[in-house]
Amino acid sequence: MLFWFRRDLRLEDNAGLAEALQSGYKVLPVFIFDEEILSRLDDKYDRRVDYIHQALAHIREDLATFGSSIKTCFGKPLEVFKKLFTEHDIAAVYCNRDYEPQAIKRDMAIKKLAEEKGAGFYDFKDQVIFEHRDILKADGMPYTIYTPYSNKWKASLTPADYSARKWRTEAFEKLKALPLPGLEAIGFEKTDITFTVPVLNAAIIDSYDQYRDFPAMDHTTHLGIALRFGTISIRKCVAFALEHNQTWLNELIWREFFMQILFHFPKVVTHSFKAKYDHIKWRNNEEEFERWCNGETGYPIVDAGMKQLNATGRMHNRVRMIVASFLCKHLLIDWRWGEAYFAAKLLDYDLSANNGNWQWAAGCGCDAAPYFRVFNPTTQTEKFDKKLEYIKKWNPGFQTDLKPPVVKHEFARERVLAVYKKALEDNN
DNA sequence: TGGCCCTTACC
DNA sequence: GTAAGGGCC
Repeated sequence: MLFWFRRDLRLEDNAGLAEALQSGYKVLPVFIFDEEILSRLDDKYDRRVDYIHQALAHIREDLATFGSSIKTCFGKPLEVFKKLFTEHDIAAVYCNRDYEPQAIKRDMAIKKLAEEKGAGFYDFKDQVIFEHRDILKADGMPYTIYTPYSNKWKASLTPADYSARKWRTEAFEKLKALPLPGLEAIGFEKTDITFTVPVLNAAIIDSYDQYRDFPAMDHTTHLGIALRFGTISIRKCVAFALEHNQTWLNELIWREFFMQILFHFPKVVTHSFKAKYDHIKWRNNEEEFERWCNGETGYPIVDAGMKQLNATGRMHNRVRMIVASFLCKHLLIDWRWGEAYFAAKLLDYDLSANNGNWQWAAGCGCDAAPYFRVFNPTTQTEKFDKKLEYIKKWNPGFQTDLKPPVVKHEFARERVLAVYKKALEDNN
């Protein structure tokens, strides 16, 4: 039988893998570099692909110590599986569930193929604590407001939900080291990222609520990419959060909140959660969008954030909110443009969280910031980067290469209030 | 997980 | 003069 790794790139506490290892069959580990996903990445210098590649190398080394290895394929998953079924005697395909619309479609096709071949297809909950219809309102409908969702989530949680999934090593198929193609072979370049086994850092997490809003401190877990690609287990994170910090636990619940929103309301990929916000008359000025992308708006905190993103693939969460509000509200540019830019650049990019947070910033999402909430970049700097440390780090030329602001704050504020108000009034 | 502007209370 | 609180955008 075959275990298909996707966004669960670890051996330890991996629900589907643990099930596979207990199934009574020998387990062949497989990973597929999905040609369809990779071909959509324009920049061949992509830290995320490099990260996946290094995580696979790490898994491969661990498997070698158990006398096994991992088969790495490249292509369209359905085509790859057709070939795998001819090359191997596969009794079943095991994997962990993915909740994105494209992934659901992909998995249905593989399941169909497996069944045609007389093999089973079994998928498991691993990426989240609660999925699908695990957390519903009393009337059976999904939650669309975070706070009641999180209350139900916490009330539903039992130790079994976050206990580590036991796994054993003797059921891996005995294999000599299988080749792991280089990055170049799949059309990508080596980047500056280094994969390390993710760790839960008590020094950060214990005081997460006190310091997380100050971007210069970088008092963040840096676990975004690990949770994105499953190099750390969500159960391990939740168990740790329960012991150490409720604010961080809430962040993990936001992650599941947006995942279940995407699952129940897949239209959010292309549309506002709140339909009437699709009538906003975005200005969509391309030159202004360029200035935002390049960190040349003339607002030091916005520009610092975009420069950090462009240089590193990271941006502090507080600053993400500021730049997102700025794009939607000050520049009146469609949130989907910003979403796409973040998707291209962010190391920890995840469709559900990125979409959910952009819709939150634009005011058009479920449980979003009300439309009249317009972040003032100057006030935000005063509150969260008073000594300009973050700004100096990422935007050191902020005083010398002064550009006139792309738009005056007071003017932009009045403008966005009027434009939003009109869109909402006209479409009541 | 805001901001702005007005009020009031106090120095 | 200014800090704190409330209503509205």
